[in-house]
Amino acid sequence: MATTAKASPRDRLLDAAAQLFYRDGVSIGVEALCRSAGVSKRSMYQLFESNDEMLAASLERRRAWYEAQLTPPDSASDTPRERILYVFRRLEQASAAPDYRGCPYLAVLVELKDTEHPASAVARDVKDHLESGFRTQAERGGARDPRLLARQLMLVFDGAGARAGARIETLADGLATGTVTALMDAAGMK
Amino acid sequence: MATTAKASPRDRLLDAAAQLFYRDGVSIGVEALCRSAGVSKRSMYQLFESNDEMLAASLERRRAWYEAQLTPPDSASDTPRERILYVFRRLEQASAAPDYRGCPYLAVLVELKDTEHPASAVARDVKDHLESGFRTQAERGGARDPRLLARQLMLVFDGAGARAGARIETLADGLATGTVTALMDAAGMK
DNA sequence: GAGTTGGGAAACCGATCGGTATACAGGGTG
DNA sequence: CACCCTGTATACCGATCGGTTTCCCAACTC
Repeated sequence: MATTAKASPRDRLLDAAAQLFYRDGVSIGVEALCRSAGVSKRSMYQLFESNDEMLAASLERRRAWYEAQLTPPDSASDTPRERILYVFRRLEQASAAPDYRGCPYLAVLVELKDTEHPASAVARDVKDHLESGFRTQAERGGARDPRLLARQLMLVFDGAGARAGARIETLADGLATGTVTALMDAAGMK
Repeated sequence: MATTAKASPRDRLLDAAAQLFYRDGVSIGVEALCRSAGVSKRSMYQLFESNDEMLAASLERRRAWYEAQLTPPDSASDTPRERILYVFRRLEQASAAPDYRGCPYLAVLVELKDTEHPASAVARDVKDHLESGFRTQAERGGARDPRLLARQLMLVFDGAGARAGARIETLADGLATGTVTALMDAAGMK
């Protein structure tokens, strides 16, 4: 009946990986990972080339979900400004969860200081995609310099995520949305 | 003659720690650390209680230098706005160095996801101190909500540092200073 | 010269790292 | 039935982890 018990080893591995890497960092270890996923190391090493590739795959797998999380359900009615604010409202909501640890993609980039790591490439991709989404809305909204505004929004997004994740800031009072509102105003966005 | 060869084991250890933790992350290991410092593990463990305390001590040691780095040489002439911009100009300059890896204190908070870790407390302290410096200047500059502006500046500071350190952003064109200028303007700061 | 001390070299502890190899149990297909 | 294919369990590899301990030498004090 329930499909829950029938997840493939691959899926169980990727799900456990995403969870453990996020909660405990990238240095979790193959041993703990496989134990948590209920998969033997042998199976893992014939599904993935290495631990590094596993990490990259688990990030890639979460990507669609992560981006959907930040994308407003498209009602043609909402303005570019609204669509941008939606992203930051979601960030503020997510950061309220007790197990929030910041953006997993930024965290991976910080922890793996190696820019050549396969997982770093995935993380950069996700970041670039978000930024280009901001730029698109900035253009639609008539910002004076859409690319500049998009980069500013990314500073706020990553700064807010990191600080909330590290528990040195709380976004509960609308700090992020307030800040980006000021920046969009300053950029002449309607 | 040269005092360079006479650094105490403690100092050699702390300096090597600061360097290696910054370059390679907090998972460096006691072995590599002592080798790099030219100090035996025995000496290290009678100077510090544990590896964790060592990390905290090395962060604490760098603290004065780090904060001085961001503090303008006080000429009574410069405005609060100038003093804030000075911080972000220094950030932009520092981020241009090829071995720049972002703010070491934020990195530690991200890597050690444990908020109870002794090093996390040091890092939080440094961040709080910077924020309160911003607030002081915001008050002096007549910002409508000094505390809010200070928090916004911290978002930009940490976002810019993290993104530049991860090599997904370049601050060379004045992105950070431009952004905080817009925020200070919006806050009604003179 | 005798005694004390600081600190480096290195062995050692059990645990874990990433990764490999061997052995075996279950399910389909002939 | 035999056959193969997945996947688990497990032992194993050399290396490293944080941390402790032993040994010994060089510099200092008396």
